[in-house]
Amino acid sequence: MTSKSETTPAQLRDCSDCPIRHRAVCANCEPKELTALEEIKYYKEFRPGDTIVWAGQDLDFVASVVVGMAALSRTMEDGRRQITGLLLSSDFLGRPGRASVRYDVSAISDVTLCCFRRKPFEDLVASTPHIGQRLLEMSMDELDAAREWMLVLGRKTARERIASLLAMVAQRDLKVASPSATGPLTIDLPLSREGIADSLGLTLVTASRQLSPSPI
Amino acid sequence: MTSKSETTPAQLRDCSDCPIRHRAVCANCEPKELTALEEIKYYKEFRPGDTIVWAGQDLDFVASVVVGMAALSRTMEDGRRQITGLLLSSDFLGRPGRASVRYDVSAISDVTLCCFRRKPFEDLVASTPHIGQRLLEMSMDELDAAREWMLVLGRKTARERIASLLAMVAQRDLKVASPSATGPLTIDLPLSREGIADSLGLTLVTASRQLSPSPI
DNA sequence: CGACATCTTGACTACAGTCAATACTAGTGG
DNA sequence: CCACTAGTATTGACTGTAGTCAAGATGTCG
Repeated sequence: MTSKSETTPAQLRDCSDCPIRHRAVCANCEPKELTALEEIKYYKEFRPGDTIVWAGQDLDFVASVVVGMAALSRTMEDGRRQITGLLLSSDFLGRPGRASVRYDVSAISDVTLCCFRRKPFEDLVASTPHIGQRLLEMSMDELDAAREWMLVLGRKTARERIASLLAMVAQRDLKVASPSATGPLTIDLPLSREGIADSLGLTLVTASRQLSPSPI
Repeated sequence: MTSKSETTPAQLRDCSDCPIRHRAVCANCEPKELTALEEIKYYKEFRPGDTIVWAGQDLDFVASVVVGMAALSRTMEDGRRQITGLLLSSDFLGRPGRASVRYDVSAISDVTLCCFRRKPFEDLVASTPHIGQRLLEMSMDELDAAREWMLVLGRKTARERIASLLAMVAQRDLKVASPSATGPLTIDLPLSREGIADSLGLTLVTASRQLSPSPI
């Protein structure tokens, strides 16, 4: 695990200023619950390419992604790799009740995590209602998204896969960013060609071809 | 929605006799919670091929699969279809807090569901701890399984996919059935060739070829 | 500028898809 | 009992999309 720094960015120390306050696992928390969370939280930052945890390792925290993009992935013994989930701003990492993770987690762009120490977080889930409820809601959203993605991986052509990825990222961004913007749509996709390929079950070369300005 | 019958099989009326009592959503319930569940439950049965709900429809209940196998699937406008999940004995169907489902659900074999009326079930989730906690645990298991499956769909060859499906079903069966049995392993897979193909992102023909006793 | 990583493009290959014929099975009715 | 049908499964021949291998282009940074 390679963490760049554990100093808290000044502007993030207070939950009330937090950009993901109303979308993350803490969204429905009452002031009292929020205070409890605030006491067990700390920030971690990662650079693009950093590994946050390796599959099989234990994670001594759970976390919300504050900013940036991270990937969950599995790699087979022979090197074939599949990204099985992208974590974007406000997404949750980790699983209360189980320390070990089943996939590699790595930073795609600069990532800031809002981490909660595992044990006290689990206690909070057990003793207060809103965190557990929000977590259930978020897991089920993730599950719906994962199943949607199975259609992409199982049935769509290379071109359709690229389109699906762009659409997915664009849609998630739109919900957050300026809902104005009538200009040309721009999508911030920090993934490399290899990352795109690994998300879509394609090879780097095929991903590149589909994105290149195909001659005619 | 085609339901064969809503008469309760005699041997199922009492939760204490239930074959999934300790694995389903009710696994951790205390006697009091179990009584509350018992009051809002009823059974439904389906025949192979029956549709339990269509994507987009509302489901006025949530349910545990008591026996049988059901499939969650999505179909594109042009007919391409992907099974995005298999529900086996003790698996949970539905989502508290949202009536509409995002995928078709259909019975593969004879299926018996233990249904809970939606609204009172949601109230129970909110007012008691163990159902919600178990539900969170089960959703996260499903999410892990879904991500595992993405590796199958994105990266494995036709042959490996077949192997993965057999292994997955066998493993789930083993946990339940006799942990003795040193004889030749038999797997009960009620899926048709088309069902296998739709689970694995293959065509019927390819699935059939991989299963046929390939001539050398 | 050179070194290194990433991306693009071309030529060829292979795995799975498509189309189509045939085999098998179960059910129905003469 | 056999003929007929309908649904499902197998097999063959051919095609096409994406994979592989490899060369060259582009970009970044010391």
